[in-house]
Amino acid sequence: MRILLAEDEKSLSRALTAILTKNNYSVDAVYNGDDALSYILTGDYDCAVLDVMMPGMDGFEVLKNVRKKGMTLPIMMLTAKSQIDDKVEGLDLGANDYLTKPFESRELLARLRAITRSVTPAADNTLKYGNITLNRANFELSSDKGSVKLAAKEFQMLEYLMANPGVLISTERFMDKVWGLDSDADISVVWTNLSYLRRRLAQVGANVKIKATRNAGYSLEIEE
Amino acid sequence: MRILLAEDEKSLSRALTAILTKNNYSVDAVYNGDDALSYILTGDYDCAVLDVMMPGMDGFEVLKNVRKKGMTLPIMMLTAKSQIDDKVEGLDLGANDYLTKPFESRELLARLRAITRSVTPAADNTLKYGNITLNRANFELSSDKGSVKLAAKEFQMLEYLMANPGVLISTERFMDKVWGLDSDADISVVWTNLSYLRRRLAQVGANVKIKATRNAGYSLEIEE
DNA sequence: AAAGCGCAACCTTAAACAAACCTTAAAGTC
DNA sequence: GACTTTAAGGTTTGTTTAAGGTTGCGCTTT
Repeated sequence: MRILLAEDEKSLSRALTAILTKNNYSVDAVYNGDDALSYILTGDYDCAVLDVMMPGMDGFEVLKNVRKKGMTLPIMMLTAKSQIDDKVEGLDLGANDYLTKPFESRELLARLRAITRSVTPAADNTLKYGNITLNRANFELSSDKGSVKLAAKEFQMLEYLMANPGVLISTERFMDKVWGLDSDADISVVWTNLSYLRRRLAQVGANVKIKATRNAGYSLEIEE
Repeated sequence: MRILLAEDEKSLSRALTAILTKNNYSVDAVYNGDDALSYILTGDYDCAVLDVMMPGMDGFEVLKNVRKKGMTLPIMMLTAKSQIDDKVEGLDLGANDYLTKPFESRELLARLRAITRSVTPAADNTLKYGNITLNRANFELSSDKGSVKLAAKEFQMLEYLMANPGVLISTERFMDKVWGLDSDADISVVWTNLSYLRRRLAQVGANVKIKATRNAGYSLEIEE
């Protein structure tokens, strides 16, 4: 699950990033409203957490602009003030939830799960393609012949491939979706992890292949 | 909602077509597996209903081939036999639902609503012209006679041609659109890749031609 | 105005190249 | 100790270059 965090208070941002990352969110952090807006508009995120008070464009402005573009991703607002007026304004503008600082990380996580439930339908938490099943709850890849636990990067790559079966995904897109827009890792990490992922697929006797199309990308295909 | 119905028993086919049409589906009916497959592969349908027992390719074969292409449209299987084995096979191959003849039309309609609930009458990701279809998701060029994967440059050239059918595209325009304004490749790359593209078109038995008009450009045209 | 000529535009194939991709190992990180 | 990234070497293949052929337009000549 990809999440954008916009919080200008650096120490809080760092703490939240750590908590969210530990809970299997893939986090990109920005520190002002203008960056928040342009990041969200890339369409790469499943949800966003916006501080209300930020330099430049404030959280409400960002929210308003995102909704104006017709984007429906769930958005949670954070504020230091507990004033009712703010809540009303935020929710009217299309925020999905509202949290008042200070808050417990447990509560943040619970509320995030709630508003993102419709993004990842909790009912069916698995992806299937060919003879393989990917369990989103425990990163387990299984088939009729066996199963293995995937590493985080392997999981995210396969999850994206299985969510778009047969569709070409470019190396750059993998970088954006799995590593994040601001990652400065070398592009070869994609190739390395794809290699590991292919080994995992072979381990469970999968009948699906990750096929490369030069200068275009990768796609999941069922073998012969 | 566009639906493809493949049922070789003519009287049943007519009855189902009438029922579905009355319920606001736009129905195309075919009477054998081979036609079913090539119709579905055009990407024009939001869902499909396949009889299992058909002349030529049976329903399972069609299903298997459709999923192999990575298409995810919901598919309902129909069978005269009520055997468990068939159901298991069908569902393993990627069928979304299964209905045993005889059945009530009310039940068919209810199940269709269920499996198509998540379908957003999808933005069509294909381009069509003459008897060929270009799938933007996986760079596949197909016709009723076969299909091939295109290389990146071939794909981009054909995509541009098909997006502007019958319109003259100059060599320079191809350079700009496909290779980019700052490319320093020789202009003959366009000719070379056009040549390759023509070969691909011949491979799939296309009835469209890339016609050259001297000192003007190229255009897609349907043969005679 | 028909025939002949030359040249530039276009076509095709083959071969060379370099970027894209794959894999493994080792180093770094948590 | 498991995971991720970097590094390095090898392989593949789409793309480009190069080279030779064909076509058709415009010009000259008759």
